[in-house]
Amino acid sequence: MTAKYYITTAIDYSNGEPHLGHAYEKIGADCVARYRRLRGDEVYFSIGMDEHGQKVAQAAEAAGADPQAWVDGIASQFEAAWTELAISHDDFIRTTEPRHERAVAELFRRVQAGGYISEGMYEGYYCVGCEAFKSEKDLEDGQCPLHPTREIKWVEEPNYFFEVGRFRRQLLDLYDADPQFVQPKPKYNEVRNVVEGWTEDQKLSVSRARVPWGIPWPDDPEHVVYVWFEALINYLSAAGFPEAGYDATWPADVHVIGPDIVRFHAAWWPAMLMAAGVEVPRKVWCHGWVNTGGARFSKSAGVAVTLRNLIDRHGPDALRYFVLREIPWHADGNFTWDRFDARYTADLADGYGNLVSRVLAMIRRYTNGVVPDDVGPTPLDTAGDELIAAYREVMDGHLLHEGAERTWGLVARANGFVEERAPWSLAKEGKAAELQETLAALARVVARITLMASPYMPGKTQAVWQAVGMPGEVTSASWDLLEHPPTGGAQTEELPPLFPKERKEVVTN
RNA sequence: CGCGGGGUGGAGCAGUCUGGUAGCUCGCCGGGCUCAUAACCCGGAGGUCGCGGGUUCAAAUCCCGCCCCCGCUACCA
Repeated sequence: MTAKYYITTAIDYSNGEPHLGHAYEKIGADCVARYRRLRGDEVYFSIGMDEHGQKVAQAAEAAGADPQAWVDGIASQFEAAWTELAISHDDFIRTTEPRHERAVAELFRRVQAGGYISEGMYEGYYCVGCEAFKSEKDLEDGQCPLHPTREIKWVEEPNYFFEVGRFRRQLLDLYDADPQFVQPKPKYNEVRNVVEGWTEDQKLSVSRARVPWGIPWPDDPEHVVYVWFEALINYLSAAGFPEAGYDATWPADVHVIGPDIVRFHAAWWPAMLMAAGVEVPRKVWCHGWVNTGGARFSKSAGVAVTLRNLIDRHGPDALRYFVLREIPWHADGNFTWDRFDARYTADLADGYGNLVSRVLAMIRRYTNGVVPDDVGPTPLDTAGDELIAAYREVMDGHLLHEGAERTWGLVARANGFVEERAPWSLAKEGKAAELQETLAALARVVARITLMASPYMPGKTQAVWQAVGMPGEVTSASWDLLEHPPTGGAQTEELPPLFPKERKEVVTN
């Protein structure tokens, strides 16, 4: 019996190019998705683009492009980046697609039928230069910072409202019933406090009259659906809503998002679904921010922190590994080129890469490249069992950095085992049985580490998987193979250094 | 001003809830090994745990006060 697992990331706003922040969220979610597949779940992984709204229209105009042409271009840039980073999404939903507009229309019909939409007046400061409403916070000395010479007007416009406050009680019940509904804990507290502070007649403005680039309001062509209200529905669109059978995928098991949009996902969104009589998602996970430290850090190596430079530095797998290992998935972390290089050298080249290299070399030298039949278990297998159990526990809790820590703990244990057994001495002394036991155990541990690392580095681990003579794709391997790697009798292959290190400057002239 | 996070050997962090020899990774120093990508293994040096009080037999850990840094305020995910 396989369990389904529907995981989403926030859809990215189409007003600029993909950068490290976008990539971090995809890489983390991808690691979770790949781990769930390893556990045997039927995973559905959805990402996409948020393509409507005023800022997109403005970005398109500034580029002299038609909005649709503009978002098409941005979407292909993002897709290219995700392909390069080996993001294993099943769906790439765009809010300009007809299937999304259908889902929005239907969800709306249901919310409206429930009597949760009302008309009212929206009022606020309006900057003629930006053609947008501004909150008091946005203004400096009563002026728009972007258009200090333009007029700020107090504008009232008729809008449609969603009566979100009517779900206050239900939302609080949801939070109380599952304290893990929002993770990590500080974000749960934040959301709960916000909703606690609502009144029963709390309303959200969910239409806009001045924005041309959006989904038309069903009964009122003068309005478009407010971009936030519409964008959230992408998770349902990607699941096939409202077509029959969408509930084979829905509800989402986890929405992966940034901390800035937690209240949209953990308060508005469940309320919208409650209003429409659709099941709410099971969990909202907030990752932290990758702090690049602005100019201070980015200049340290004289290289700008762009996605292009990050990938080119050591390859896509190394970038994935770095952010997953170095930046806790539930808290903020720092990126610096120095740390990136240090991790690459220590963990990847000298750690995993070197271990694979020495194990393959010994099997090649002492047993003609064939892994001896299984004997054992050795203490290394026992250590592996323990670390795998620990790995599973932290990975089930989405602590990806700790999963990497456990995996590399096994790398260290394997290196220690090599020293203890000293296969080169066993070979010299003609202790064939002990040598075979040792090499068999080392082949097993390499296979295990490779499986554990596969959610982090799908590309490099595939190369190792093949080199140790395992059939098929590492990414479709089952959990059972991790517990009992069938390496006995496998024919290994030579493998060039997985993570080459640049030579120190050779002395010239 | 306010809210939130944080100040632990050179760097990055864990430990603080459930007081009791201060731990990990990197770097540094010394030794070992030769299967391996000048990699690997072992040992060592290095910290008055931001400051000042208090509670306690005992505090990085609990209480009070203070100082400093970061985010909320920049295309920010």
